[in-house]
Amino acid sequence: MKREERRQEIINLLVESRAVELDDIAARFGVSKMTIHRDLDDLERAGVLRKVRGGATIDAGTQFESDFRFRELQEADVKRALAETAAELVEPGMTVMINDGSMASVLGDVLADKKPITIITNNAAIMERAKGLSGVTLIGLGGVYSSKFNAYFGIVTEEALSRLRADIAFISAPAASGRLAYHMDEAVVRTKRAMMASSRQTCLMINSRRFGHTALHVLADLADFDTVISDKNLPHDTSAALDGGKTVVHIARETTP
Amino acid sequence: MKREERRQEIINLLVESRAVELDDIAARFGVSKMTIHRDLDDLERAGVLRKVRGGATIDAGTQFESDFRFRELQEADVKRALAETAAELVEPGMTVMINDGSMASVLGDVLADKKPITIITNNAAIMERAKGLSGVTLIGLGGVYSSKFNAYFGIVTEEALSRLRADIAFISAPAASGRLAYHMDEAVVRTKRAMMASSRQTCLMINSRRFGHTALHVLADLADFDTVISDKNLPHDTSAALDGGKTVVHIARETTP
DNA sequence: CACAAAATCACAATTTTAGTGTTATAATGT
DNA sequence: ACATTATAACACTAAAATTGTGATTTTGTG
Repeated sequence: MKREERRQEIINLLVESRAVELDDIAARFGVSKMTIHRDLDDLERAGVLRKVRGGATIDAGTQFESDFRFRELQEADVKRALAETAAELVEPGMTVMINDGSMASVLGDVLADKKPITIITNNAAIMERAKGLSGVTLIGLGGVYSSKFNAYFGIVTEEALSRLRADIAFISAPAASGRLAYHMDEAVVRTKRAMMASSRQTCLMINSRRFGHTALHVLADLADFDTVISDKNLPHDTSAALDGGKTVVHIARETTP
Repeated sequence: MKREERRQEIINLLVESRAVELDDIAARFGVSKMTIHRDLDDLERAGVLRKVRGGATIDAGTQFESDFRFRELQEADVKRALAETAAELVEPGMTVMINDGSMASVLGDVLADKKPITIITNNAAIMERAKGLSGVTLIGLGGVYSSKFNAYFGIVTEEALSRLRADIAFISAPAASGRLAYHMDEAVVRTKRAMMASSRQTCLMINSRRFGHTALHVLADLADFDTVISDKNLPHDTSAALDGGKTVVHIARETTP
C-alpha cells in the first residue's frame, strides 16, 4: 500500500467515524506510529483534519465539507468512472464547458484524449493542467479568484460566458435531493447557470452520495439537463422522477470493482 | 554541478555565441555526449534552441526571443530592480493591472508585500502564484490561453478589461526605439492597450537592452505613460525626448552591483 | 555509393530523493 | 508525578532520476 492510498484511507475512516485513533490506524496499516504522525501532520496542513492527542478528528460541517483540497482526495474512483462516462458525449473538435469542482478537474484530464478540443472553464485546476497540452485550446473565463473553490467567479466570469457558446456544458453539484440540485454559494450557482445557458447541451455529473442533502440555493431541476450521469446508487425516486422526460440518465460502470 | 545548472549554462553560452558544439560542451562540463544530447533534446522541446548536427543554435529574432520560458531565466537581477522600483508606486489597498511577460511576473511577486491589494492580470504565472496568498484579491482576466506568452488574450480578455478599472497598470514591452514601444503580436498589443485604457495611471517597465529594436506593431508612445521605469543604460535620446513632458522617468538602482 | 561522424536506442550503473523506522528527548493530560 | 503521547534527529531502504556505455541506425559528403 502506497503512501497516498494510506492517506486516502485515513480520510475515508474519518468521514465514516468522525475520529480516528493513532495506535489504531498504525496497527491497521502495519506501519509505525511515526509514519501515521507524519500523515496526520500533512493532512492537517492541507486542512483536511485536526490532530488531537492520540489521533485526529474531522471538523465536520464547517469549512471542511466545501474545501477543495479535501474533495480533491475523495472518491477518486467514482469520479473517474463518471468522467469517463461523460467523455463519451464528447467528440474531437467539440467545444466544452467545464465548471468548478474536483469532479470537473478529473473530467478535464480525461478529455485531453479527445483532441482537438476547446475547453472553456473557470476551474483553476483544469487551466493549470490544460495549459501544457497541444491540441487543447484553453479558454479561461477569468473573474475573481476563490481559493475555497479554486476557481474564478463573478461578473467578469458571467459576462465572458454570455459571449461564448459551447457544444456541451458539464456541471457538477455538491448536493441534490429528489429532482433538485443545490449549491451553498450564490456566485457559484450563477456561474453554473450561465454555463448552462451558453451551451447547446447540458450534462450534470453527480455522485450518488450527494443525494439526500440540500444547500441554501437551488441550482437547477435535474430535468433541465439533457443528460445526468451518476453511479449505480442513484436513488430510485430520482431516476423514477426523470423517467419519461427528455433527460437521459447514464449510470457509470465501475472500473475498479 | 547539477543538471539544471548545466542546462542554464548551455543557454547562457548560446545567448553569447549564437551556437554551441556538442563535443565542446560535453568536454567543458565533463559529462558524456549522450547527456548533452539529452539536455539539448529537452531544451529543444522547451522551445529554447534548435538542434543541428554537431550542436545547437539559437533561433534569434523569431520564436525564441518571445519565448516565455527563456525570458523567465534571463536577467533576473535587472527585472527585480525594475520591479522593486515599480512597487514604490503602489500603496496597500490599491488595484493594479499587470500584463503578460516575465518581468511582470516578478512584479507580481514583489507586490505581494503591499497587501491588501487587488491584482488584475492575464498573466498565468502571476495567477498561479497569487492564488495562494491571503490579502491578495486576484482577478483573472480569462481569454484564450497562449502558451507562447503564458497568458490569456482575445475578445474575452478585452471585454473583461472594459468592465474593470484600476489605479495603475504596469505594462512591459519586448522592443523599443526612440520614443516608441513595439510588440510583434497583435492580440498582445490590444490587451496591453486595453489595460492602459482602464487604468487611472500607466507605467511602462522596460529593460534598457530592449531599446534599439522594433517589432511589427507599435504598442505605444512612451510619452503616453505617466511613468517609465528602466535601468541606467536607458538611451540618452529616449530620456531627452521625454524630458519636459508629463512622463516621469525612474531609473532603477541596481541591487546587486 | 561508401564511409566516417553523429545521433539514437536500450540497458546497466550510479546518484538522488522520498518514505519509513528507531531511538532519544520533550511535552502533555490526568 | 508519571504514564502516554508527541517531536526531533538520524539511519536505513526502496524507488526514481540521472548518467554512461556500447550497439545500432541515420546523416552528410566526397
